[in-house]
Amino acid sequence: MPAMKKSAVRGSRTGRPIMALLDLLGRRWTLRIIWELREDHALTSRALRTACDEASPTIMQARLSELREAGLVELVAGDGYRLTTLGRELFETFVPLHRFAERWAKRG
Amino acid sequence: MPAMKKSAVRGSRTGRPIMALLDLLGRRWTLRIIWELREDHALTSRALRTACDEASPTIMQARLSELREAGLVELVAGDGYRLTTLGRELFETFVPLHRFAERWAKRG
DNA sequence: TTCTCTTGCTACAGATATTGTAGCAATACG
DNA sequence: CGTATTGCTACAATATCTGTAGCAAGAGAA
Repeated sequence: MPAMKKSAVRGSRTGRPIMALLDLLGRRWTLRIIWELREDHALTSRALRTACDEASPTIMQARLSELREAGLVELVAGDGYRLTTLGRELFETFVPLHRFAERWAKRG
Repeated sequence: MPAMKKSAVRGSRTGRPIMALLDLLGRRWTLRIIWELREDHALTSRALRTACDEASPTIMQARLSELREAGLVELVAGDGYRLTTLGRELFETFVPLHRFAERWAKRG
């Protein structure tokens, strides 16, 4: 079953970019992949799988394809996957998230 | 002791809060729910479903339970669901995301 | 009371998405 | 030739999500 792929980003029909982005990021491993690529060096697909708790290659490839199509990740031949400039901008918005996570963990 | 329910937040075994948080947020509708609750007034479960493209009540309740357990959302009797103080702090980290989404939509 | 309306929430079956294992072709070394 | 690696895929078993239907409890109104 070839080519007819369903819309790469659900929710885009509303035409509101934030919805499309929230939908893209709200898929398993997507946020994690971006997080693991935060360092400036590229990671091979297998190194990335290892970093992501040995996520299955099937879904890993699916997420990587979506992220590449979204222009957030790129595959550099002979090097591996890395964030694009746009992807790095997105990651920057996660930095406060890290600090929040620490506070959140101490809740209760 | 109700028997061991499966961990409310996957990935928490690593002990790294950011992983647990990324896992929690990386579930369908979770990011969207937080986004829709951004206004200061509470939303009933049905208003929330409507806002979230008529998401099914099953998964909506599941996500709301997780978010309540995580201390990010609360149910105010006779009023509806709303972000907790902690949840609102989390939302604050999303604001740059909105601006990013606009730039991202113009990619290519 | 009973009749409505709403609330939060759940059951259930069919449809999707994800996992885990295995393996492919291409490339690069020896 | 072998033996590695790379990115990537097939396939079946699971887990998760969807859509429809409906529950019990509470608030008014009659």
